[in-house]
Amino acid sequence: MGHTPGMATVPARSADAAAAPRGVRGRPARYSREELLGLIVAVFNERGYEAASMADLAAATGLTKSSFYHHFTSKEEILQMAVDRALDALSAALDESTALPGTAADRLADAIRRTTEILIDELPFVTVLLRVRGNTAVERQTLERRRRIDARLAGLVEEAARAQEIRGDIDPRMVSRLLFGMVNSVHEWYRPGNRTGSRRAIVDATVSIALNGLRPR
Amino acid sequence: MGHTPGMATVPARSADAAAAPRGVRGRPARYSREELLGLIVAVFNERGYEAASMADLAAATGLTKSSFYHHFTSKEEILQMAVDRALDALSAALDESTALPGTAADRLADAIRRTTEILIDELPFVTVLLRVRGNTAVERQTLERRRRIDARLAGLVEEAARAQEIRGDIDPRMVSRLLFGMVNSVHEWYRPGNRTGSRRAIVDATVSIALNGLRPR
DNA sequence: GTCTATATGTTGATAGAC
DNA sequence: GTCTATCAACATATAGAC
Repeated sequence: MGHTPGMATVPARSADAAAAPRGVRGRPARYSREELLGLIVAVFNERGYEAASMADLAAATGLTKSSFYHHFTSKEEILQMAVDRALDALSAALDESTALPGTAADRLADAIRRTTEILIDELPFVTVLLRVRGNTAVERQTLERRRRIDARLAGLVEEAARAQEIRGDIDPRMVSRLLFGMVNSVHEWYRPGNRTGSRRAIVDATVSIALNGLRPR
Repeated sequence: MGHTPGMATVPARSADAAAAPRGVRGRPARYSREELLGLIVAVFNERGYEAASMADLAAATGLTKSSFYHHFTSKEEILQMAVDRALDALSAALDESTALPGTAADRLADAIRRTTEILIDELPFVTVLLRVRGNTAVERQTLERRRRIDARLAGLVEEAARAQEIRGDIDPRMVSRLLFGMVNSVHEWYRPGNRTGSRRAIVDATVSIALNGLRPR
């Protein structure tokens, strides 16, 4: 066991969505898809993607269901936007780690660090990503993109093991799974406002525990 | 990122449920709730609890929806049975670790070992447990039981830190979350028949990486 | 761009015959 | 203990007025 996931709190706007800023002629103000997406993703993470109805999502934005459909054509399209944002960020971070000079172990440590940072900075979107199962076409395509990232991470581990910069007694793929399983688990308990540890403390902790384990300093 | 979850394969019986062993007078054979539960939980894990309809569950057992309702009164009752099985196993394992003589670090290592073993041995049930969100009363009660277990595990870490048997430079609660986040992540990729590593290899790996990290031996 | 109203299907759960 | 038939509630999505 680890930390028990609590329920994320939906941002303030949804509670008083009816009191949202209004444009001319009493009409609700217009929002970009990006702005709406943030409100929607909060509902996904609170209720679960499957359990969140389009009515729930519309209510969170302060729109009626129909107006909501004017901005998004389907629930799956919204999922696509959310996971793409997370996947793009993770891919970009991995690109940077891979391009780093120095030892293979340095690149691996950097990947652990950057991945943890993305997890924290893009928490709601990464959370949606990590919960995708594979029931629909969009979900399966999402899993495929994730697998490619996982394979690249496993490659970094293997490279470091081959250079004997890290231990070589455990299958690199298993090492990679366990390490990034630890990193990903941060999404289950990290909440921005909390005193569960600052961003800096969490990032340092994942890197240091990955490298040194529980050994006394 | 870590390992991308694949879709669990529903056991053979569900595919040819119509060809299941039959009792007298052409009627399907009777199954105990325990037997049925195994078939059901496989569907929960493939489709997700929310997405799995009672029709899906009934089909997996080879029963009609109505006959199915003769065995289980509601979907939530089934969830309760599944998570209880996982929680009971985890609690019992933790009891044993806590009762162990020796150092606090020994007890912690034992808890990591035993928790990993339960994860593997009770994989389908633990998987259901780890995905519970908190939308209904049963789910919230489940999260509460999980929290109690998490708190006990964090207690083991703190005890070892206070005895200076493990590093003391990171908040024990964060250490506990990361460690058991790593352990729990096994459920995302371990599949019984696979060559992703034997039970023994996985258990040794979680314990050893927790204790030593990536350091070369 | 928003709204009310509604089409169309699926959901969890039940009634009652055999 | 199984079945067929059915329910009310709710799902995603659309039509058309303003």
